[in-house]
Amino acid sequence: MEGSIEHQHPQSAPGGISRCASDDALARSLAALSHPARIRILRHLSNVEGCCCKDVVDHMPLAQSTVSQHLKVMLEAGLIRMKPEGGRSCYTVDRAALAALSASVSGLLEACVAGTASDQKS
Amino acid sequence: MEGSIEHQHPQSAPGGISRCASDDALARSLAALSHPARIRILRHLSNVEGCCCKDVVDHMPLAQSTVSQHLKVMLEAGLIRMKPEGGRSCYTVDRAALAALSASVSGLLEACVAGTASDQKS
DNA sequence: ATCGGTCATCGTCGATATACGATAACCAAT
DNA sequence: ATTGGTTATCGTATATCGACGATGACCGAT
Repeated sequence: MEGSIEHQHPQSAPGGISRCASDDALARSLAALSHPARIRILRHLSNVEGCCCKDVVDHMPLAQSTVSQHLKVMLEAGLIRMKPEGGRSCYTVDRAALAALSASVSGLLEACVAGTASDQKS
Repeated sequence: MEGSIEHQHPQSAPGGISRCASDDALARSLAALSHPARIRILRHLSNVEGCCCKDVVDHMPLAQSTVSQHLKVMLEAGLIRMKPEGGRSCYTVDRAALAALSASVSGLLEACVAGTASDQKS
């Protein structure tokens, strides 16, 4: 019943650009981005150049625990980074990861637009 | 803490919050794309320049009903189009929509990379 | 009219997502 | 040590997702 789509080890590439090579990885990154609250949080983080959880909470109509969860989702997806700072946590966007994701998404979509989307399975 | 917070308002508020509409739309499009099976289906559709549901099923380890549901998700998100064709349904990628989505995602992510992601008021 | 092929939908089931409040931990300052 | 502020996590409740099989509808060919 399971099995579903093949799932190869991402095997982190050395260069770093092809971080979102497989469909699974790309889907995961997109899932981390496909929530309006997380999009807003990402925007806010990029604006203020790093801030703590409460800062985000003060800018959103969500509970602290909810914001913390959204941050965790993006953190685990590698979209943002976290650095403990005294009693707080300083969150910053991972610009390299965002740039790589942007390239991956554009690559996929533009290839589909052009009709040159090869079935690069695995 | 804020007292009562409206968590879900189906937009349409005259002077209400309009900044959520864009994020919501983008999040919805991304959600339609954030599944490995749908990414693969989209690639296949773009390769063959339109095909029927069974064609997709034959290229994926999923049941026909499952593929049909994935197609429906992307259809309702506006990523693909459908045209009845005899006893089948001819699915094609909506290249304009994909190009627009690509631009939107790149716009968001590049703005975050550059730190110029304003909290879009308009 | 019947058959074969195709498709969308229904019902179901388990897993996941999303939201919240409550709680404990942690640090800085008193 | 106690207080106050911040954060992560737990537990819970609800909603949605993702998959499947079964079913009925639809069309073309027999």
